[in-house]
Amino acid sequence: MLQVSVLKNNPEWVKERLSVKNFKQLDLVDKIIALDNERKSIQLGFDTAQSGINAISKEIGLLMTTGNVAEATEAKAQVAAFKVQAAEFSEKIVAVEKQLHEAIVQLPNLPAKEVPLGKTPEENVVVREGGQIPNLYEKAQEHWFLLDKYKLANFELGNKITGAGFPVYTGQGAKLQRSLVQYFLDFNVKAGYFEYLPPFMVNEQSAFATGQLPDKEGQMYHVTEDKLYLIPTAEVPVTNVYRDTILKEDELPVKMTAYSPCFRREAGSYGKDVRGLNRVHQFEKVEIIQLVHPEKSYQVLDEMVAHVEALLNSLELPYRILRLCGGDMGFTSAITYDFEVFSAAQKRWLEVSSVSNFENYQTNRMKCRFKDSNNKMVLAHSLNGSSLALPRIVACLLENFQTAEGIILPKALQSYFGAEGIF
RNA sequence: GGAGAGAUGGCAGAGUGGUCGAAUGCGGCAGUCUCGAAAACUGUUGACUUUAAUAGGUUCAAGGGUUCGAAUCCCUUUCUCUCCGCCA
Repeated sequence: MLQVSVLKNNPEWVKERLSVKNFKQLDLVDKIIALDNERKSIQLGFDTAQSGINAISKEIGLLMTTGNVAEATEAKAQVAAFKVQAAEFSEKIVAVEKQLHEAIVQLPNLPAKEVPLGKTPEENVVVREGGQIPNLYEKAQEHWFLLDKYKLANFELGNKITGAGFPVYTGQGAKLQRSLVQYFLDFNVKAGYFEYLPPFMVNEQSAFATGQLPDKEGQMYHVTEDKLYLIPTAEVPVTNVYRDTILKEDELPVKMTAYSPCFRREAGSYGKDVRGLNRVHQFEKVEIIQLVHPEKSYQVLDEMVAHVEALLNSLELPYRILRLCGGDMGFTSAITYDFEVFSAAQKRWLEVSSVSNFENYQTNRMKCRFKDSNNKMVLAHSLNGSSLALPRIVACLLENFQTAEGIILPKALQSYFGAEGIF
């Protein structure tokens, strides 16, 4: 959530930034400023009336203790007038604040100055590439054939038990999931991230704090009976660890990591793009999250990008890093880097991680603050990234490392998997 | 699911209708002492909000009510704890 003060200080600049994100309702900015001014003047009226009530009530207290009942009764009459005023004002305040909240929640985060212009994924900018695209042997197959060939996952079974997009991992396929999760978590913990295993459902407040509500309501599974949402990412429960929290400056940065299954409704298309593990409703992911001093968030963003990059390098996968253009970025993000790995049999890039700086957009909703050296309350900055989402990593591992003899896993994974590969 | 108890500042914990934004202790910060630190002593110390400042307003789980006045009385909700039931 943007701060009203930011809009007030420089409305034209805010509008210019919002346009970069391809946001159309620029008149909302002026509407919000007007609503806030209205809110303030009503509040002043209320405060004045309330101040009158308080002052007279205090006098009445004194009169009563000195036994001056006649004057006290007279004073009581004075309060009545103030009370009518105060009630009117407070009714108006509730209405205006509601409007203000509904309006400001519609504004996405402002993109950072480094964010490239553009509206579609084609306009994202490739920042870096790494790794080697392998030359596959002539009988190489797409991963959905390999999953079947080695009995690693069963889509029909998932379809029977639950529905489309809920694969059942089996045998070595299940073990590969487990080894990857373990490997990723160890890698993150070694880099100083503190591990959590969070709840996989969250309440409305948590979903609002990280920005899933009200913007992405339709993308989450909703347990209506208990008003809970299945998490679309561990970002939601783990970032909320620090909701309504006042940190000490020296507690920053807070570095957290968590494994969780992720549930996404993703009203989707059909065909090759979503075949196999390319897009599913439930998948495993390990997430990294940081809460940092505002002055350091961009430095930390680079560190997190480098961290994910190191992880991909250790898996010996070919990858590229994209800086997302304004139109392709998420609602809550100020800048986002996407990581894609090359799926050598499908011959296409698949997104496996997304690393973002949210600046204080989430922390403003969450009220996650710290006291700075001048003893002033300051909103922290929040960042997160996947390290990593499993399905597409699995797809690439299977496709890129396939040989006539079997799938020879990268060295880093072998000890976790307990074998050289899948045969 | 049934019965009972409770929710107060960073923490512990007083406070049952008026000078309570809240005693006291711990913690934090500053000072005295010291080469420095510890101890001791002294002072200071919640959040949100309006204001240039002075000065206001809100906030004792949340929402509503009674009252001139509510942390304190009443109602509703949420959460926590104890006991019973059920259960991996």
